[in-house]
Amino acid sequence: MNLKELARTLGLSPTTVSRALNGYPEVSSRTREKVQAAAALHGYVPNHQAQRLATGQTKAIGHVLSLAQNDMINPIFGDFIAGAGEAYAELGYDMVVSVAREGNEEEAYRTLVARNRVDGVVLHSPTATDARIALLAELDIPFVVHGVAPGVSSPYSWLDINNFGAFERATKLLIDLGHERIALLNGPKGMSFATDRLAGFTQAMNKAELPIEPGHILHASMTEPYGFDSTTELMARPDAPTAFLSSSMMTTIGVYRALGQLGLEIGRDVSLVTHDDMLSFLPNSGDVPQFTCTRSSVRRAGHRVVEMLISQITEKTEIPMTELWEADLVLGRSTGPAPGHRP
Amino acid sequence: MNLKELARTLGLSPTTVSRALNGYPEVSSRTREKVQAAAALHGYVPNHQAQRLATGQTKAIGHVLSLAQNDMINPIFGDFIAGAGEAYAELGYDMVVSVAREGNEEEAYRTLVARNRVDGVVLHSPTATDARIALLAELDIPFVVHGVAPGVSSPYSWLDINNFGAFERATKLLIDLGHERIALLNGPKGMSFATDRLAGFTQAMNKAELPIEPGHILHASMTEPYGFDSTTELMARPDAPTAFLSSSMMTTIGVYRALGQLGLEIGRDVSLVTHDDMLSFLPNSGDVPQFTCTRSSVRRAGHRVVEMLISQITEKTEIPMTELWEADLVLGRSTGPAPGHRP
DNA sequence: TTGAAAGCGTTACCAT
DNA sequence: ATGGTAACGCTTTCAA
Repeated sequence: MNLKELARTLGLSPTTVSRALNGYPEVSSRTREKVQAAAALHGYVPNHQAQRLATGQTKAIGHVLSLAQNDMINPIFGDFIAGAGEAYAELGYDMVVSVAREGNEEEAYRTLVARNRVDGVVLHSPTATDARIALLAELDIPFVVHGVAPGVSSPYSWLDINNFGAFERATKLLIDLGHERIALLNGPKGMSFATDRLAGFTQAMNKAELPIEPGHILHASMTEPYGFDSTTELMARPDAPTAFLSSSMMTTIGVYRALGQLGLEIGRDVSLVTHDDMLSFLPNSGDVPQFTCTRSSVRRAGHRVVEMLISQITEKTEIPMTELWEADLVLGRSTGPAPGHRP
Repeated sequence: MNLKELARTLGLSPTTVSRALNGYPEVSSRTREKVQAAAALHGYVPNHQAQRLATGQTKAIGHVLSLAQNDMINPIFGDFIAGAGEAYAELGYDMVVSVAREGNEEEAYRTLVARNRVDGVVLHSPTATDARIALLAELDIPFVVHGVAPGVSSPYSWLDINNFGAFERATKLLIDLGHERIALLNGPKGMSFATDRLAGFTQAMNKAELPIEPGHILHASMTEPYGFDSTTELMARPDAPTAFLSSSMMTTIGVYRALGQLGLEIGRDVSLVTHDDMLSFLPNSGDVPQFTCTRSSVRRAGHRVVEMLISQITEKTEIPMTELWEADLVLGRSTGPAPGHRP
């Protein structure tokens, strides 16, 4: 059943029926009710393609998943998408996900826009000077970045957590506990969140006038073996750290595994603070979570990023919109005074 | 630039230009070349919405992500989507992801189909008698299930790994090593893959005439704490198992963590076989992987499921299409003879 | 081999 | 408050 048929059934014009269904004010309430009843009765649902063509809006948002760095799928992707998907469902938008191979990315965005496939785009995991931001600005399509690109000077919308502040506070917590040799198992070099976290760490160490051992700062994709291997190596050094900062729960579990293997007790022999994205399959919950952490829900971020983007599209909200979320610093059971330290 | 303008530029009709661009045979090769050159020159890209409306095909496939069981996002989702996305990119399809809250799922599918939003659907994580299969059949839309629903008698297309065979073989491996008390940390009850794995385990135990301790069989969402907590509890029992079968790498890491905490050496004191979906952020690779595993790439499965679905749509391939993949059984460093067992 | 014109199912403008 | 009709940008049938 299409609009014309439904209109004929009702003895009305397609125009009126369309207006009644789309909530236009000029239609009489009696007519509107009749139309709505008939639509429900016949199971009429407007054809999506036709609506899109007629209005010029696609009511769809694009997410480009790039398989750049050694084909790593970011484990946070699923939770971010879940949060975004909730917002899309609430706001009546579709989510179009495309996968681009390295180098193919620019083209993925270009065709998405050229074909008028989406009304906006969400940008994931920016680097400091991410070229995609300039590209999307040039293509003149609304977009919101999940994360921030400090090397980009032109204005753009983003939502990020305060990575600098979170890691500065986490580092200070460890310093206050008497730790002086602290290792940072950071995310991949170039990712802006990793840069910010390193800066926060550095600032706290500098303020406390503690030397930073370059070998204690590592960058890599945040896998479990990364945590395991690097911890094993670091603990074998003569200047082994007494505390670890880890950029993700996944890596943290590797750290935990390595320390366990070495017979060390976490929170006593070695302290550990992790960032916790609150991924559903990696819970670190409870009143006193196992791991002391800086915590912020990536799922909630997904939800909010979509709200921001769609409000830009529909309400012509002033851009740029930016939000910097503080991460909670939650004390768990993985931190304690440095060995030999009297408070 | 749209088709009409491009046609005018060329002094041709829109019809001819359309035919030239879409590879219709009746257009002269000279004309075709001219048209293609002009299209490239002016950066003409056909409008997606208009093409969809005119052809009636959407060139899009839907994935409904249900947030049913305690809002768990399946960690394999990202890798599956990555594999699927590669296939979509190759075949020129879009992937539309919608998130449905529990109970809202049927409606999600119904509107997806009623609005003619997608040409087909991929079904994830079926239960034994999954109602969505009947629904999609009733809606008369092509679909392929990732996994199998043994309780559904009507024919449908699916791709699955041989969960029964994989876990039977894994169990037999442990039995051959002398293990008699084997714990199974299975996935959530009702999921068909979990049912199959339990059946494979049971069969191997029965064949060896070994008793199955009901308390050794657990079902839950496959998180890391699930592995940790259940291992800790199981090892405290008087009839503690000497070997573990784990349904996912995530859970396995929890098992590993618990055993490490108990001071037990894996592969000597306790043996462990896991299923490994080859998730990119949870690698278990190397010539001799850390964990002995049944292994099959969920990313490759995503790729193949999409190929199957699209071949059904475009080539009217005979349905049902079914594929049962054998999982590799890969020996790693987590299995060894049962303590006190002389081969 | 090419073109004119009629769809595809809506929305939106202009009348009434 | 309602209706006629022209878009929207393409594909496809029918003619030439």
